[in-house]
Amino acid sequence: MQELLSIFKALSDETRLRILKLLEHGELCVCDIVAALDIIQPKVSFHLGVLKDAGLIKDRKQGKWIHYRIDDSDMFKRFLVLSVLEKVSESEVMEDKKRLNKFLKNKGPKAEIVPIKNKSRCCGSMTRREVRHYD
Amino acid sequence: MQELLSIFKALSDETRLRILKLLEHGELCVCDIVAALDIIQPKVSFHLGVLKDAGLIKDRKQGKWIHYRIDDSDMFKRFLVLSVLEKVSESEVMEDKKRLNKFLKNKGPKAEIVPIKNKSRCCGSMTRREVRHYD
DNA sequence: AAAACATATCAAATTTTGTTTATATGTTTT
DNA sequence: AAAACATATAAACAAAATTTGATATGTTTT
Repeated sequence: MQELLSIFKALSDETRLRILKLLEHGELCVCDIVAALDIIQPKVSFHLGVLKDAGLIKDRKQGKWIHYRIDDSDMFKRFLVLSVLEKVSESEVMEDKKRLNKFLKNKGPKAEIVPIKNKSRCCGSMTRREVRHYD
Repeated sequence: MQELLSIFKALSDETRLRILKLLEHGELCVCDIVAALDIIQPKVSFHLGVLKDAGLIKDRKQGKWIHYRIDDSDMFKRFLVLSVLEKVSESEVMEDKKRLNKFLKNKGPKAEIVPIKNKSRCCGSMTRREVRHYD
Protein backbone atom coordinates (compact mmCIF):
# COMPACT_ATOMS: atom_id res chain seq x y z
CA MET A 1 0.00 0.00 0.00
CA GLN A 2 2.84 2.40 0.82
CA GLU A 3 4.18 2.30 -2.71
CA LEU A 4 0.76 3.07 -4.14
CA LEU A 5 0.41 5.95 -1.71
CA SER A 6 3.78 7.37 -2.67
CA ILE A 7 2.75 7.32 -6.32
CA PHE A 8 -0.51 9.18 -5.70
CA LYS A 9 1.24 11.63 -3.38
CA ALA A 10 3.81 12.32 -6.05
CA LEU A 11 1.02 13.08 -8.49
CA SER A 12 -0.87 15.37 -6.17
CA ASP A 13 1.17 18.52 -6.53
CA GLU A 14 0.92 21.14 -9.22
CA THR A 15 4.64 21.72 -9.63
CA ARG A 16 5.20 18.02 -10.14
CA LEU A 17 2.49 17.74 -12.77
CA ARG A 18 4.05 20.68 -14.56
CA ILE A 19 7.39 18.91 -14.49
CA LEU A 20 5.85 15.75 -15.92
CA LYS A 21 4.28 17.80 -18.68
CA LEU A 22 7.70 19.22 -19.54
CA LEU A 23 9.26 15.78 -19.64
CA GLU A 24 6.56 14.66 -22.03
CA HIS A 25 8.77 15.34 -25.04
CA GLY A 26 11.98 13.92 -23.68
CA GLU A 27 14.89 14.35 -21.35
CA LEU A 28 15.66 17.61 -19.62
CA CYS A 29 18.35 18.63 -17.17
CA VAL A 30 17.56 20.41 -13.93
CA CYS A 31 18.57 23.82 -15.21
CA ASP A 32 16.14 23.45 -18.13
CA ILE A 33 13.31 22.78 -15.72
CA VAL A 34 14.33 25.62 -13.43
CA ALA A 35 14.23 27.97 -16.40
CA ALA A 36 10.96 26.60 -17.73
CA LEU A 37 9.03 26.73 -14.48
CA ASP A 38 10.76 29.91 -13.36
CA ILE A 39 11.21 28.68 -9.80
CA ILE A 40 14.32 28.29 -7.68
CA GLN A 41 16.59 25.31 -8.13
CA PRO A 42 16.30 23.67 -4.68
CA LYS A 43 12.57 23.59 -5.14
CA VAL A 44 12.90 21.85 -8.48
CA SER A 45 15.37 19.37 -7.02
CA PHE A 46 12.99 18.64 -4.18
CA HIS A 47 10.12 17.85 -6.52
CA LEU A 48 12.30 15.83 -8.85
CA GLY A 49 13.30 13.82 -5.79
CA VAL A 50 9.67 13.10 -4.93
CA LEU A 51 8.90 12.01 -8.48
CA LYS A 52 12.00 9.87 -8.59
CA ASP A 53 11.34 8.21 -5.23
CA ALA A 54 7.89 7.31 -6.48
CA GLY A 55 9.48 5.69 -9.52
CA LEU A 56 7.82 8.01 -11.99
CA ILE A 57 10.99 9.47 -13.44
CA LYS A 58 14.62 8.43 -13.58
CA ASP A 59 17.87 10.28 -13.97
CA ARG A 60 21.07 9.98 -15.91
CA LYS A 61 24.24 11.72 -14.93
CA GLN A 62 26.39 13.25 -17.61
CA GLY A 63 29.28 15.41 -16.53
CA LYS A 64 28.00 18.07 -14.23
CA TRP A 65 24.45 17.70 -15.45
CA ILE A 66 21.73 15.34 -14.41
CA HIS A 67 19.09 14.62 -16.96
CA TYR A 68 15.64 13.48 -15.97
CA ARG A 69 13.06 11.65 -17.98
CA ILE A 70 9.88 9.73 -17.51
CA ASP A 71 10.44 6.19 -16.34
CA ASP A 72 8.12 4.07 -18.41
CA SER A 73 9.29 0.67 -17.26
CA ASP A 74 6.18 0.03 -15.18
CA MET A 75 2.83 -0.25 -16.90
CA PHE A 76 0.71 1.17 -14.12
CA LYS A 77 2.94 4.16 -13.47
CA ARG A 78 3.18 4.69 -17.19
CA PHE A 79 -0.57 4.83 -17.45
CA LEU A 80 -0.87 7.32 -14.61
CA VAL A 81 1.73 9.61 -16.12
CA LEU A 82 0.09 9.35 -19.51
CA SER A 83 -3.23 10.29 -18.00
CA VAL A 84 -1.65 13.35 -16.45
CA LEU A 85 -0.17 14.35 -19.78
CA GLU A 86 -3.54 13.95 -21.37
CA LYS A 87 -5.70 15.50 -18.67
CA VAL A 88 -3.63 18.59 -17.98
CA SER A 89 -4.66 21.05 -20.62
CA GLU A 90 -2.04 22.55 -22.86
CA SER A 91 -2.99 26.08 -21.91
CA GLU A 92 -1.99 25.42 -18.30
CA VAL A 93 1.60 24.66 -19.24
CA MET A 94 1.99 26.90 -22.26
CA GLU A 95 4.01 29.52 -20.40
CA ASP A 96 6.34 26.81 -19.08
CA LYS A 97 6.95 25.53 -22.57
CA LYS A 98 7.52 29.00 -23.93
CA ARG A 99 10.17 29.67 -21.32
CA LEU A 100 11.73 26.29 -21.99
CA ASN A 101 11.90 27.02 -25.69
CA LYS A 102 13.46 30.39 -25.14
CA PHE A 103 15.99 28.90 -22.76
CA LEU A 104 16.93 26.11 -25.13
CA LYS A 105 17.30 28.56 -27.98
CA ASN A 106 19.76 30.63 -25.99
CA LYS A 107 21.64 27.50 -25.08
CA GLY A 108 21.90 26.05 -28.55
CA PRO A 109 23.31 28.98 -30.55
CA LYS A 110 26.05 29.69 -28.02
CA ALA A 111 27.42 26.28 -28.80
CA GLU A 112 27.92 27.57 -32.32
CA ILE A 113 29.44 30.87 -31.39
CA VAL A 114 32.05 29.24 -29.19
CA PRO A 115 32.24 25.82 -30.73
CA ILE A 116 35.92 25.20 -30.12
CA LYS A 117 37.10 24.07 -26.68
CA ASN A 118 33.55 24.43 -25.39
CA LYS A 119 32.66 20.80 -25.73
CA SER A 120 31.00 20.44 -22.33
CA ARG A 121 27.82 22.38 -22.53
CA CYS A 122 24.58 20.90 -21.34
CA CYS A 123 23.22 18.84 -24.22
CA GLY A 124 26.70 19.60 -25.44
CA SER A 125 26.77 18.53 -29.05
CA MET A 126 23.57 20.37 -29.83
CA THR A 127 23.59 22.96 -32.56
CA ARG A 128 20.78 25.36 -33.34
CA ARG A 129 19.33 22.80 -35.74
CA GLU A 130 19.36 20.11 -33.12
CA VAL A 131 17.56 22.08 -30.46
CA ARG A 132 14.08 20.72 -30.35
CA HIS A 133 11.32 23.25 -30.00
CA TYR A 134 8.12 22.28 -28.32
CA ASP A 135 4.66 22.79 -29.69
CA MET B 1 -5.60 20.79 -13.27
CA GLN B 2 -7.15 21.42 -9.85
CA GLU B 3 -9.68 18.65 -10.32
CA LEU B 4 -6.99 16.18 -11.26
CA LEU B 5 -4.98 17.24 -8.22
CA SER B 6 -7.94 16.78 -5.92
CA ILE B 7 -8.38 13.25 -7.22
CA PHE B 8 -4.76 12.28 -6.63
CA LYS B 9 -4.79 13.96 -3.24
CA ALA B 10 -7.87 12.02 -2.30
CA LEU B 11 -6.11 8.81 -3.23
CA SER B 12 -2.95 9.55 -1.32
CA ASP B 13 -4.05 8.67 2.18
CA GLU B 14 -4.15 5.26 3.78
CA THR B 15 -7.44 5.70 5.59
CA ARG B 16 -9.12 6.71 2.36
CA LEU B 17 -7.78 3.74 0.45
CA ARG B 18 -9.06 1.50 3.24
CA ILE B 19 -12.48 3.10 2.89
CA LEU B 20 -12.47 2.54 -0.86
CA LYS B 21 -11.57 -1.09 -0.27
CA LEU B 22 -14.55 -1.44 2.06
CA LEU B 23 -16.88 0.11 -0.47
CA GLU B 24 -15.68 -2.37 -3.05
CA HIS B 25 -18.58 -4.69 -2.35
CA GLY B 26 -21.31 -2.10 -2.13
CA GLU B 27 -22.90 0.61 -0.12
CA LEU B 28 -22.09 1.22 3.53
CA CYS B 29 -23.31 3.75 6.04
CA VAL B 30 -20.93 5.83 8.13
CA CYS B 31 -21.40 3.73 11.25
CA ASP B 32 -20.41 0.60 9.32
CA ILE B 33 -17.18 2.23 8.25
CA VAL B 34 -16.48 3.54 11.73
CA ALA B 35 -16.87 0.02 13.08
CA ALA B 36 -14.83 -1.58 10.33
CA LEU B 37 -11.86 0.78 10.52
CA ASP B 38 -12.14 1.12 14.29
CA ILE B 39 -11.54 4.86 14.22
CA ILE B 40 -13.64 7.73 15.52
CA GLN B 41 -16.60 8.99 13.57
CA PRO B 42 -15.50 12.58 12.84
CA LYS B 43 -12.35 11.21 11.31
CA VAL B 44 -14.33 8.94 9.02
CA SER B 45 -16.63 11.80 8.08
CA PHE B 46 -13.61 13.94 7.24
CA HIS B 47 -12.17 11.36 4.89
CA LEU B 48 -15.52 10.59 3.31
CA GLY B 49 -15.77 14.30 2.64
CA VAL B 50 -12.43 14.35 0.85
CA LEU B 51 -13.37 11.35 -1.29
CA LYS B 52 -16.73 12.86 -2.08
CA ASP B 53 -15.32 16.27 -2.98
CA ALA B 54 -12.98 14.53 -5.39
CA GLY B 55 -15.97 12.82 -6.98
CA LEU B 56 -14.79 9.32 -6.13
CA ILE B 57 -17.78 8.38 -3.99
CA LYS B 58 -21.32 9.60 -3.62
CA ASP B 59 -23.86 9.49 -0.84
CA ARG B 60 -27.49 8.75 -0.41
CA LYS B 61 -29.51 9.86 2.56
CA GLN B 62 -32.02 7.49 4.06
CA GLY B 63 -33.64 8.48 7.31
CA LYS B 64 -30.94 9.23 9.80
CA TRP B 65 -28.33 7.29 7.88
CA ILE B 66 -26.12 8.34 5.02
CA HIS B 67 -24.92 5.62 2.75
CA TYR B 68 -21.78 5.95 0.72
CA ARG B 69 -20.72 4.10 -2.36
CA ILE B 70 -18.24 4.34 -5.16
CA ASP B 71 -19.24 6.79 -7.84
CA ASP B 72 -18.55 5.06 -11.10
CA SER B 73 -20.05 7.61 -13.42
CA ASP B 74 -16.69 8.85 -14.66
CA MET B 75 -14.42 6.48 -16.56
CA PHE B 76 -11.13 7.89 -15.41
CA LYS B 77 -12.06 8.02 -11.75
CA ARG B 78 -13.54 4.59 -12.05
CA PHE B 79 -10.25 3.28 -13.39
CA LEU B 80 -8.27 4.86 -10.59
CA VAL B 81 -10.52 3.40 -7.93
CA LEU B 82 -10.40 0.01 -9.60
CA SER B 83 -6.65 0.12 -9.62
CA VAL B 84 -6.66 0.84 -5.91
CA LEU B 85 -8.96 -2.07 -5.27
CA GLU B 86 -6.66 -4.26 -7.28
CA LYS B 87 -3.33 -2.98 -6.04
CA VAL B 88 -4.07 -2.90 -2.33
CA SER B 89 -3.49 -6.42 -1.16
CA GLU B 90 -6.26 -8.25 0.63
CA SER B 91 -4.11 -8.89 3.67
CA GLU B 92 -3.84 -5.17 4.31
CA VAL B 93 -7.58 -4.77 4.75
CA MET B 94 -8.46 -8.17 6.17
CA GLU B 95 -8.87 -6.88 9.71
CA ASP B 96 -11.15 -4.11 8.48
CA LYS B 97 -13.35 -6.60 6.71
CA LYS B 98 -13.45 -8.90 9.70
CA ARG B 99 -14.65 -6.09 11.92
CA LEU B 100 -17.18 -5.05 9.29
CA ASN B 101 -18.52 -8.58 9.11
CA LYS B 102 -18.80 -8.86 12.83
CA PHE B 103 -20.57 -5.51 13.03
CA LEU B 104 -23.03 -6.38 10.28
CA LYS B 105 -23.77 -9.72 11.91
CA ASN B 106 -24.67 -7.99 15.16
CA LYS B 107 -26.80 -5.55 13.29
CA GLY B 108 -28.74 -8.05 11.24
CA PRO B 109 -29.98 -10.47 13.88
CA LYS B 110 -31.28 -7.71 16.14
CA ALA B 111 -33.66 -6.84 13.38
CA GLU B 112 -35.11 -10.27 13.82
CA ILE B 113 -35.28 -10.19 17.59
CA VAL B 114 -37.23 -6.94 17.57
CA PRO B 115 -38.85 -7.08 14.17
CA ILE B 116 -42.10 -5.34 15.06
CA LYS B 117 -42.19 -1.54 15.31
CA ASN B 118 -38.43 -1.49 14.69
CA LYS B 119 -38.65 -0.76 11.04
CA SER B 120 -36.03 1.98 10.95
CA ARG B 121 -32.73 0.26 11.57
CA CYS B 122 -29.78 0.95 9.34
CA CYS B 123 -30.17 -1.33 6.36
CA GLY B 124 -33.49 -1.72 8.04
CA SER B 125 -35.23 -4.49 6.23
CA MET B 126 -32.23 -6.75 6.52
CA THR B 127 -32.64 -10.11 8.14
CA ARG B 128 -29.84 -12.46 9.05
CA ARG B 129 -30.15 -14.10 5.66
CA GLU B 130 -29.88 -10.83 3.87
CA VAL B 131 -26.78 -9.63 5.62
CA ARG B 132 -24.00 -9.99 3.15
CA HIS B 133 -20.72 -11.30 4.46
CA TYR B 134 -17.53 -10.31 2.79
CA ASP B 135 -14.84 -12.65 1.54
C1' DA C 1 44.41 25.66 -8.89
C1' DA C 2 41.04 29.00 -8.94
C1' DA C 3 36.67 30.32 -10.66
C1' DA C 4 32.38 29.19 -12.47
C1' DC C 5 28.74 25.88 -12.84
C1' DA C 6 25.05 22.31 -11.94
C1' DT C 7 22.91 20.04 -8.60
C1' DA C 8 21.99 18.17 -3.99
C1' DT C 9 21.13 18.64 0.82
C1' DC C 10 20.06 20.76 5.24
C1' DA C 11 17.69 23.55 8.61
C1' DA C 12 14.31 26.91 9.53
C1' DA C 13 10.01 29.02 8.30
C1' DT C 14 5.64 28.33 6.35
C1' DT C 15 1.65 26.06 4.59
C1' DT C 16 -1.32 22.27 4.12
C1' DT C 17 -3.44 18.08 5.94
C1' DG C 18 -5.05 15.21 9.28
C1' DT C 19 -6.72 14.33 14.13
C1' DT C 20 -9.35 15.12 18.19
C1' DT C 21 -12.74 16.94 21.29
C1' DA C 22 -16.83 19.28 21.61
C1' DT C 23 -21.03 20.61 19.75
C1' DA C 24 -24.73 21.22 16.35
C1' DT C 25 -28.42 19.29 13.21
C1' DG C 26 -31.76 16.46 11.88
C1' DT C 27 -34.14 11.73 12.59
C1' DT C 28 -36.24 8.16 14.98
C1' DT C 29 -37.70 5.78 18.93
C1' DT C 30 -39.93 5.83 23.39
C1' DA D 1 -41.74 15.82 23.85
C1' DA D 2 -37.86 13.73 25.62
C1' DA D 3 -34.20 10.55 24.83
C1' DA D 4 -31.32 8.13 21.82
C1' DC D 5 -29.06 7.96 17.33
C1' DA D 6 -26.37 9.00 13.09
C1' DT D 7 -23.81 12.18 11.09
C1' DA D 8 -21.76 16.74 10.17
C1' DT D 9 -19.17 20.68 11.43
C1' DA D 10 -16.13 23.77 14.00
C1' DA D 11 -12.15 24.89 16.67
C1' DA D 12 -7.82 23.63 18.54
C1' DC D 13 -4.04 20.96 17.91
C1' DA D 14 -0.58 17.84 15.78
C1' DA D 15 1.79 16.11 12.02
C1' DA D 16 3.37 16.15 7.39
C1' DA D 17 4.64 18.44 3.18
C1' DT D 18 6.51 22.41 0.92
C1' DT D 19 9.35 26.52 0.41
C1' DT D 20 13.39 29.15 1.05
C1' DG D 21 18.08 30.57 1.94
C1' DA D 22 22.51 28.81 2.91
C1' DT D 23 25.91 25.65 2.01
C1' DA D 24 28.11 21.40 0.40
C1' DT D 25 29.74 18.35 -3.46
C1' DG D 26 31.45 17.25 -7.57
C1' DT D 27 32.56 18.91 -12.51
C1' DT D 28 34.32 21.73 -15.90
C1' DT D 29 36.37 25.78 -17.64
C1' DT D 30 39.95 29.23 -17.38
